[in-house]
Amino acid sequence: MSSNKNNLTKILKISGLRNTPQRQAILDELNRTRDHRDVEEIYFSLKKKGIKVSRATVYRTLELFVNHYLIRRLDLGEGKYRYESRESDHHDHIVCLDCNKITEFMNNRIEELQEEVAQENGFFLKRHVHQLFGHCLNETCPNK
Amino acid sequence: MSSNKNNLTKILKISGLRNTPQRQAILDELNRTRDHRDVEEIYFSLKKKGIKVSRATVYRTLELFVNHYLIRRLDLGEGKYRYESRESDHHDHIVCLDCNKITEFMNNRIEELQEEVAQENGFFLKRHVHQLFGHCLNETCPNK
DNA sequence: AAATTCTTTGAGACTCATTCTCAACAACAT
DNA sequence: ATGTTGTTGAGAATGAGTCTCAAAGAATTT
Repeated sequence: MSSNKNNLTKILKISGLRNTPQRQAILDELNRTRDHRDVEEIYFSLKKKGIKVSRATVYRTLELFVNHYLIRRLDLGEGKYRYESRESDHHDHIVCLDCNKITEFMNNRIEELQEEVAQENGFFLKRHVHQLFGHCLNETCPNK
Repeated sequence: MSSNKNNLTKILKISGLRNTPQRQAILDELNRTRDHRDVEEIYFSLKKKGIKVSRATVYRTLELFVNHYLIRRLDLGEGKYRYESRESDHHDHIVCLDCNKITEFMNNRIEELQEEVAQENGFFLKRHVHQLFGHCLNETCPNK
């Protein structure tokens, strides 16, 4: 935590930026879990903890962190973004159409094929968006 | 054209819906090209052709057609949807980060692996979103 | 520790895509 | 042709995200 704080302060300083309680709290909040959170969830989590922060700051800070590769931004086709910690490795997502459960997956062969496809089409691949949507077989899922 | 009109009329009738000049025009407009168009583009194309239509109708009709598998809806991460004809086969997209050129691709092995991944994770796969983003090697692209 | 500098924040206005409301309109069956 | 009922248009409403600007507060300097 305290080493984390120093970390963030250092990273920001390189770009002439300052660390603040709000920035630290937002990063800690995302790193605390592997969840995929949207802005409202993050905003209210911080509020509940008594941290003084505005929505504008949450939006600005998340964008800042995405640009500095401190967190990842997800677009799961909901009309809004979700954010996740970068403490886990790269992965893509399967989403249940019934209960919205988000499961992470990683397939090396698919990753390789994406590179091949990009090359074949004359592209230098920078990133990808890959989501599977389906029905999960969970007992607790409303479709069962 | 006229067989097309009869077609759409029949399809809609099955669900107790009616064909209208607006609906026919929107479907024709999308089927006319392989392009990936957003609502404003479609709306203004129709306006330019002198077709009386409102944005609300364009939105409603596109959703109706997506639900009836007459067209496909694309989310290329732009904060708005694009729509394309279903006269082409299934494919995914590579988007150039510099010139926004959209290239279609289709890789059978990736499609198979998506099925495997879904199965491994206890999902019955319904659909997927798969986009690659990179830099294209086009002469006309602003990054060259 | 105080002064200085310059970044950051909060509140609310604003934008943009999309959805909703409802009265007027118009397909289609009979 | 007429009636029933689905459809449209105009604009209000919504929701996510961005912008503005004065006040607040990091970090540096004295």
